[in-house]
Amino acid sequence: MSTGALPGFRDFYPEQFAQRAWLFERWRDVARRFGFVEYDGPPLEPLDLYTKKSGDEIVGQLYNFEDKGGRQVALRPEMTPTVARMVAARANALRKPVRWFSIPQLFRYERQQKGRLREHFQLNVDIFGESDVAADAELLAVACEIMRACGLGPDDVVARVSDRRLLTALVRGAGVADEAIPAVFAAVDKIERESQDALVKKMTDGGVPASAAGRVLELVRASDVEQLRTEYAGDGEVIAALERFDAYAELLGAHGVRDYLRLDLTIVRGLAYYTGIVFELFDAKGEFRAVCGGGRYDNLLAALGGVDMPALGFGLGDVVLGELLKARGKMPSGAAAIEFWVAPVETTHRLSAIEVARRLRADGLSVEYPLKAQTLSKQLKAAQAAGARRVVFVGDAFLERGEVEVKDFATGQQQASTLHLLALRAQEHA
RNA sequence: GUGGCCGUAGCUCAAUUGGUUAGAGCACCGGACUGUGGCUCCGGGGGUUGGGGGUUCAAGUCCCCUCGGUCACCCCA
Repeated sequence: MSTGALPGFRDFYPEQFAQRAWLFERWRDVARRFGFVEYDGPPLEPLDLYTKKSGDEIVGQLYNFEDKGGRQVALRPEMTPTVARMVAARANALRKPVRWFSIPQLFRYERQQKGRLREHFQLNVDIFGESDVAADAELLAVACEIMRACGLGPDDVVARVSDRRLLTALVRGAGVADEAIPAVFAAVDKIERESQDALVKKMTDGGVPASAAGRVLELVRASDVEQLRTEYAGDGEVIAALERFDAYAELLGAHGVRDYLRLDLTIVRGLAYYTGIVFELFDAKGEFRAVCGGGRYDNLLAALGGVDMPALGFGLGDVVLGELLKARGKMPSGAAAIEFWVAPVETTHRLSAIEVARRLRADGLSVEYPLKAQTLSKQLKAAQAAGARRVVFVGDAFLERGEVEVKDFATGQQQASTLHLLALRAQEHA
């Protein structure tokens, strides 16, 4: 075997590149319709940008090295520290709320597995400077509309949503001390991967009373709004959190994406910095990893940049979404397609054919013609292979009257036309 | 970083279980069907059987190492 790309990295041949471009177009289109503007930052950052936030242990997951100037650097594994720095640097000058998005290529040094490579593209959508729950709803609406733009409806994708404040209130209400709450979060985060006994032990080791541990797991698994409302009727903190979720759901109804929504208190998100509503999008059949994840992290900018500003955002990678779309038959083939193949009828018409191609190209149409002398039979085959919709025959009629014959592959019909009419018709169909 | 499974042409797979020069379909290139595609037919290029070492008269096949793929664990931007 010849040496291919590095492990976990991808070559994008035109077919794959077309699919990637198709995805990016949908991401950008939806983000712009929601008023978000695009930014970017450096793909290479100082290593301590990540160790300050996540600790030294993440270095093992990073593509890091020492550059020729002796600096410790890393290929960016996530966009959040970069965007936090950028926003913090101009915190006072930026119009609030800040609505930004980016499509960075991110890197991690890990063994690859299904849905996780060492490199991927991730749409990042963030809102800074707004603490109202309407911002949370706006954010999830963007994610859901992107699913819809890719052909994935509420039957294909579910948005599992939780609120760390609600979970915290429930846990307190069950009699757990504040110091033990992180242990509860850690256990709930693993609820699908570990046994009941292991989860309970994890919590009791963290100072959670055994009775409360079992109760919390029950409540989280049920994730039933009405049950919580009746059982915690006297608990103001829980009721307030439930009311916030009601408002959130109502807003999503107005956004037209409520059918995607499902309260699911097992969603915690691994990162410690989330402070409010958190969510993950999954395929409805549960075959794949999370397609998208995010939430509110109101304290992060203060921690990273010293600027106190509420913030929320999500990341949506190209790998899992691409796998899901392919599995559901929603991903276009990526096959090349052009508008016209210009065919010189005889070799004496080659210069005329190039002139015809030039004029169609000037009208913005995609045009190919044979770069060597070929019989018409060959040209028609080549035209099909190139994905041409129509063939323009350039012969004596062009020299005499400026006319060409146009054959439409879809209908098989052929008729005489002038170049002007040809360009007009093609643009109408485009 | 740890473990399971798997590496034969660009792709999907054969090779009588250790036995001549590793084959086929698809794809690609060329040709025939003699001014109009899809079909059909003919031909061609393309492999250090991932790489290295070992056992053997003989290795794609058995053994070891290594690299890569894949799935899971760890972790989760």
